[in-house]
Amino acid sequence: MKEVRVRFAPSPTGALHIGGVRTALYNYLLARKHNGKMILRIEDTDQNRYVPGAEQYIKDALKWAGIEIDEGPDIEGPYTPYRQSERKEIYAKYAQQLLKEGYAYYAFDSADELEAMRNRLKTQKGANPQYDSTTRMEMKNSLTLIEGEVNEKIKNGEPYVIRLKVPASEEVELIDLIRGKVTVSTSQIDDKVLMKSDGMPTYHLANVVDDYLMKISHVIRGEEWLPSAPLHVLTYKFLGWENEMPAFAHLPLLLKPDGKGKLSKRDADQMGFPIFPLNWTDPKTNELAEGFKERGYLPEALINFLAFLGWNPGTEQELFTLEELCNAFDIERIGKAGAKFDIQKANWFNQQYLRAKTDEELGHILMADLKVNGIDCETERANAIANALRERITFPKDIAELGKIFFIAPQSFDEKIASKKWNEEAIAVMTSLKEEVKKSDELTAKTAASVLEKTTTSLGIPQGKIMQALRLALTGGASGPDLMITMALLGSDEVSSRLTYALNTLGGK
RNA sequence: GGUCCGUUCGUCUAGGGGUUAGGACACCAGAUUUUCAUUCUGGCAACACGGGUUCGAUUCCCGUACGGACUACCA
Repeated sequence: MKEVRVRFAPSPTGALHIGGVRTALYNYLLARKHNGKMILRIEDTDQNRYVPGAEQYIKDALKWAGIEIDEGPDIEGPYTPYRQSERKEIYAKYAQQLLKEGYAYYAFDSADELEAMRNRLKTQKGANPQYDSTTRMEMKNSLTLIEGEVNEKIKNGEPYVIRLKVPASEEVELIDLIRGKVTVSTSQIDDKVLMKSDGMPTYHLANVVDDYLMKISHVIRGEEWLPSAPLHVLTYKFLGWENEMPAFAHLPLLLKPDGKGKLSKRDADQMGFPIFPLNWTDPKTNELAEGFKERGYLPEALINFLAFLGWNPGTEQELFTLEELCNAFDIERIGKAGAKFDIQKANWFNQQYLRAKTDEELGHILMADLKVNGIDCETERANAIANALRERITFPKDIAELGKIFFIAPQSFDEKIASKKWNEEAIAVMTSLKEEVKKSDELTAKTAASVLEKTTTSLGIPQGKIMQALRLALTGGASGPDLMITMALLGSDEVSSRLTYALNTLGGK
C-alpha cells in the first residue's frame, strides 16, 4: 500500500473553527492508523483576508488538542515550503503548462464586465450565469482576442487571470470514500480562475498542485468542497496526474444545535459555548472569544467528543484516548449526514475525563485556583477536598467553586432551606453539637458521625430531620459533598464557630 | 433558481430484507445515600412520506417532501 500522507490545509484568516479541529483530527487519525504522515499546509493565497497571528493560533490549537504535525511550515519535510504564498512560482509553472496545452486561457475581463455578464444571463429563465463554454466566447480572453492583442495586453501590464477551459459537456466521475460515486456534468462547472491577477493561485489550482507534489494520498476535507471536487479531478486530468490522484473523503458538516445550517460563531455565542479551541482576540475588533481550553474543556474530552461527531467505532465503547482513536479509526465508519453540535454531550465527556484524574491532579488544580484568590492550602488538604468533590464536577473550576466553602465561612444562608429546616429541633441539635464537637480534638468523618449521633439520640431527634439544617449552618447552602466528610475537612473549631454564627444569625440562643 | 449531498429516539448514533429496532447524552421515576450530588434500576422516545421490487421492507430501487452545501480573481 502507498504511504498514507494526509494534510490539514487551513487558511490563516482567523481562529481555527471547531469544525476545522475535527477535520484535522480525522486526518491525523488516518495518518496515525496507517503509520503515515500528517502535513500542515497553510493556504494563504488570499492576501486580502490574511490575519496576522492566525497561523500561530492554528499551530497552538492543534498542539493543545494533541494533534501532532509531521511536516509543516516550521517542521522540516521533504516538500518545503508548506506555506502556499511561498510557492508562487510553482503554481505559475503549472498554469503555464495548462496554457500551453490548451487547457487554460488568459482572461482580461474586469469585475464590472463580469457582473454585467451575470446580470444579463440572470434575466434568462433558469439559466445559471457562469463563465463557461457557453459564455466564454463573448468575453475578453485569449480565446476571443488575437494573439498579438493578448501579448500586448500582458506586456502593458493589464491585469489578467488564467482560467481553466472546462469542456462543454462531459461526465466527470469521482469516488468519494464516504459517499461513493459522484458524477457531475462539466456543463455545470464554470471556467474557474486558476491564477488571480495578483499572481497568486486560487485554492483550486494550489490544492491540486500541492497535493500532487506533496504526494498526498487522501484528501479529507469538509463537505463544502464536494461541489468543486469534480473540478479538481478535471484539473488532475489536464495536468496528466490522473493516476496519482489522491483518494477523496468529504466529511459531513457540524451543524447548529437547533435548527439547521452550518455551525457558526453566532450560534455558539447565542447558546453560550465556545467555537474556537483557544482564546482568540480578533485583531480588528479587539473582541475576545473564549476558547474551549479556557472554558475548562480538557483536550482529551473535546477530542473524544469531536471524534464521535460523524464517526463511531461500531462498538459500545464511548471513552477513547487519542491513541485508542488512532487504532479504532476507519474512514468507512464515517457517517454521511451532518451532526448537530450538542454541547451537553461535550460536557459529559469532560466530566468523565475530569473524574478520571487523581486526587493529586485535582488537588493541584484546586490549589492553583485558590492561590489566584489569595488563599493558601496544604497539598494534603487540597487532595482530600478534591476527593470529596470529584463526583460533582464538570469543569476544573468547579472544584474551587464548590470547594470554597472549606475556606470561607458562610455569610448568609439559603432562605428557602432556612425557613423550611431551621426549626426548634435544629436549633437544639446545633446548640448541643457545637459544644460536643469541641470535645473531640481529632474530627474525622467517623468521629463526626458518632458525635452527631450521640447528640441527636440524647435529644431524641431523628438525624434525618436536621441534616439539611446542619448543612445549611455549615455551608450556607443546600447541597454539597458528604456532610460528615465536610465536618472532618472543616475541623472541630471551624464547625463549632460556624454553628455559633448560624445560631446567632438564623436564631437560636 | 441550478448542481451536488443528505434524512433511524429531542441529540450523537448502531443495525440492516424477517430484530421486542440496540447503546450513549438529555429528560422523568424508583432505590441507595440518615441531606443534595454520585451510583444503581426502570421509563419516555426513532426508521420523513408515497410508490415499486419481494412471501416479507426501516433496510434495495424510483419519486416527493424536508434539510444542507456550493453557485467569487474566498478558502
